[in-house]
This record gives sequence, C-alpha cells and structure tokens, in this order.
Amino acid sequence: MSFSPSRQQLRQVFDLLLRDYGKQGWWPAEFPFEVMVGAILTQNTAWSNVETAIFNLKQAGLLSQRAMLQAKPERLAELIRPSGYFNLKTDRLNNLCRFLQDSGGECALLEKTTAELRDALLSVNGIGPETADDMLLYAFERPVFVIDTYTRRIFTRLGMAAGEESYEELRHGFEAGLGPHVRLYNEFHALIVRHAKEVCNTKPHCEQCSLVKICLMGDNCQREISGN
DNA sequence: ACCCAGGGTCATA
DNA sequence: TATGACCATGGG
Repeated sequence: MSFSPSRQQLRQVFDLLLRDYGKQGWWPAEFPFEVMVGAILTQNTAWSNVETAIFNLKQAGLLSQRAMLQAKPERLAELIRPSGYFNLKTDRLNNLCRFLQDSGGECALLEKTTAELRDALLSVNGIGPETADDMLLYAFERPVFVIDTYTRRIFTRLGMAAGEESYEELRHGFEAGLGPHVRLYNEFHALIVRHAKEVCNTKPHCEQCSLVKICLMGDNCQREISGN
C-alpha cells in the first residue's frame, strides 16, 4: 500500500472545499484544555452531543485539569452523559488530566518536539492516533495532519487512496504532499468535516453532493455522483 | 426500527 | 496482525 498524492491534487480538493464553505476557524473551543477534552468526548460521537457535555462541564466549573481531577467520577460521568460512552470517557478524561499533571502541566509539554509529544499522548490509555493528532494540531498547533473516517472515505472515493492504507500511511501522505503548514492542516481537516456534515449527512444522501461529487455518507453508500 | 456519529481498547486465534 | 465485541447517547 502506498498513498502519495501530489501537492497539486491535494490543493485542488482543498481549494474546492474552501471556495464553497470558506474558512472554518477550528477548533470550536476557547482554550487548549477544552480542545483536548472535546477530542476525547467526540470519539465516535456526533459533535452536537459533545457540545451539550462541554456546556454541562462549563456550568459545573469542571472544565479545568484541577477541577476535573478533584471531581467524583460519578459526577463527571453524569455531566458528560450526553456524549455517550460516558463511563469509558470519564476514565479517559481522568487519564488525560493525570498525564498533564505528571508532565508538569501544559507549559512543560511545549518544550517537547512534535514527535516526542505525539508519543507521550499516544501512551495515554484512551488517546489513539486521531485523538492525539486533534490535540497536536488544534491545541498545540503542531503540523500534524488529522486522519478521520471522512478523510479516508473521501480520498478513497476520489480514487487517490486505495482504502486499505494504515493511519500512519495516510498521515504521512498528506504531510509529505503539503509540507508542514499548521494553518493549512487546520482548515483542511475542518473543511472535510464541514463537507461531511453540510452535504452528506442530510438525506437523501448523495443527491446534494455537488462539491467534490463524492458521497461521504456511511459505508453503505457507495454511489458516486457524476455530472455538473 | 434502523443507521450513523469528528475512535479506541481489549480478548482471542 | 487481524478480526470482533464492547462502549452508549441522540438525531435523521
């Protein structure tokens, strides 16, 4: 397997998305810790559900590393219930907080190289490749390209990827093709998600996919759109 | 009633 | 290494 898109190919997709949707200004959060919490809460979960959970945490004053560590797990679980997998995610949030504490806070992490920081995040139970990369790009502003199911799906259906590539292969392909540009990675991933929400999550699925002419709906939807 | 959602871990073969 | 089970709420 290999994924080696050219810079031109990638820019073409990016430009189409940007022209239709404009800048997205991600991540939808006010400070880095909120980004990290959101990255965990949104695992396999609709963002609308995460918004409710984050709102609850803010209301309760638990949207900080300290407060979250001091809160009783049952209380934390109840607050994040709307985001699903609430028991699992309660543990994962605590793992994140303990990691930040043991690392000497977010400031100490700024000293690390991107590779070191990525390995450190991945060593936390409950933080996998995408969650780590969300944090690296949107909280730490490191040039790491985020791969999610939409990214894999759209580039497979565009014919640029085979679909069997590993997470790391895809990430490397984007980073090699585009070069290390935080701003670009930020907008690109945000636009991919925006396209998925805006166009293809509305039913009937495929008819409205005028932009990249590819359906991003679930794996059952194999149809491509032609014309226009 | 069914499918989907901005994944990740763990047990098994 | 590669599948499968599991986690769970809310919207279309």
